[in-house]
Amino acid sequence: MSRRQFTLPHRVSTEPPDDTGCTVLHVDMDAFFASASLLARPDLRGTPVIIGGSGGRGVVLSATYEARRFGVTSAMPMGRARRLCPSATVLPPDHALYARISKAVMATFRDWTPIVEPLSVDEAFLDVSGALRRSGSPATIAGAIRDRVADEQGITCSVGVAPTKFVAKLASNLAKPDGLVVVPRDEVVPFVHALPVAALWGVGDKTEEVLLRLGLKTVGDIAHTPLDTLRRALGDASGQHLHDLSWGRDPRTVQTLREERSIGADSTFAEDVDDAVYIHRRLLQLSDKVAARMRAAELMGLTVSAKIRFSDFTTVTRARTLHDPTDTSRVIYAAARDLFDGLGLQRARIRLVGVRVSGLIPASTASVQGVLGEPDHGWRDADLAVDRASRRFGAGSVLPASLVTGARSPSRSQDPDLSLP
DNA sequence: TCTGGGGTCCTTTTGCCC
DNA sequence: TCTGGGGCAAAAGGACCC
Repeated sequence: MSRRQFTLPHRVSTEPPDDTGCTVLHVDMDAFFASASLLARPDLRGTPVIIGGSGGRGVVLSATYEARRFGVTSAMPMGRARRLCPSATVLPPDHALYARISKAVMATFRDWTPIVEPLSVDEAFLDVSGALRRSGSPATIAGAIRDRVADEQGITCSVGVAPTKFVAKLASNLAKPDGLVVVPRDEVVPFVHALPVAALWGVGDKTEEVLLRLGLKTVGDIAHTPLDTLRRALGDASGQHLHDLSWGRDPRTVQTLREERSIGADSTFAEDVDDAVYIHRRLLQLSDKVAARMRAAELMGLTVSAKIRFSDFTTVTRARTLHDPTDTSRVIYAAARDLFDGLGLQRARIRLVGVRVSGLIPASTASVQGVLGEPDHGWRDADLAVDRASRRFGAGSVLPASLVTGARSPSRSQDPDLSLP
């Protein structure tokens, strides 16, 4: 689901490429959400299909290659996508299905190597250096993985094979759709130097603009720019990082364990809102969601942040660090609401609010000490009871009174935006 | 064209202490 | 007492990724 696709001016290889030392594989499912959704709708195969919210403010999550031919890309506003491709069928996303397939695919990868680093639902890095004797060369393994994913899941993937993560990722992008690209060790530098700067991981619209202003169009141009110039233009870390990548240097290894740094949720209103009561209710919903996910992950967190995006898309965040780590809905909500109220907004038009908790630690190591006069335990016990009920009767079966539709503001009870799952 | 929701990481600003 | 500045941590903002 890479956002940007790029192509090389020409491919050099005529012989089968030498994959010696190319032990990093990057596997990327082709148009993953769209391909997965088509498993249930085989009648739509070969036609333009867009996965995205049908509401007024959605964006494209994924699109079949037939739709992409019309110029539809992921993250594009749905309105524009429909205009570009009026014949497309629009399907709502089925995240449960995607998660199931993702889990199965990752399990398949682990049949070849235990060193698998999932990057998202639809892509992963694999280190196959320990699998060579048993399973053959990296390119052979890549081919076998592609065959098995297609056989077992009915969807295709593309694989990049290279000595480093960064080059493997570039290669899988180049392989799309349904392909395999090996970048031999000796070809890494000429390969990256030919790419446009925007192909680099970490170069988005803003950075590309800065680089183009400096007259840097290709990765080769970056490579031949003094490090100091890059650091001044992009900051120390980014400048150094891009310079390293431009020479094919990428010391990052494939990591099987990545600790979560934060858990959050945000939500965009169907229409901009200025009613504080309404916004409080949404903050409560989001706090509930975040807290439930924290408890499911057996994590507690110390810092609560609230995010507010205004109608003009400017965004502010406010954060507060608590005295004790928490995974309690009420505690998170109280902090988020205080942070929001602290902005002192008067009738500002708001399009999105969000709640996030960071400073995560395992719940087992957190010492939950109730503050005098604060019956924190009671709320936590209530949350745990809600979790049990949700597991038995489904999410949303038990709710805070103020979230029961119509309980607080009858005039809004028809608002689909406030109805709960 | 009018921009979702899940995140990570980096830089700058701010506030505090010495 | 006032001021400056170093060092640090937290907060805030923003770019980026899928």
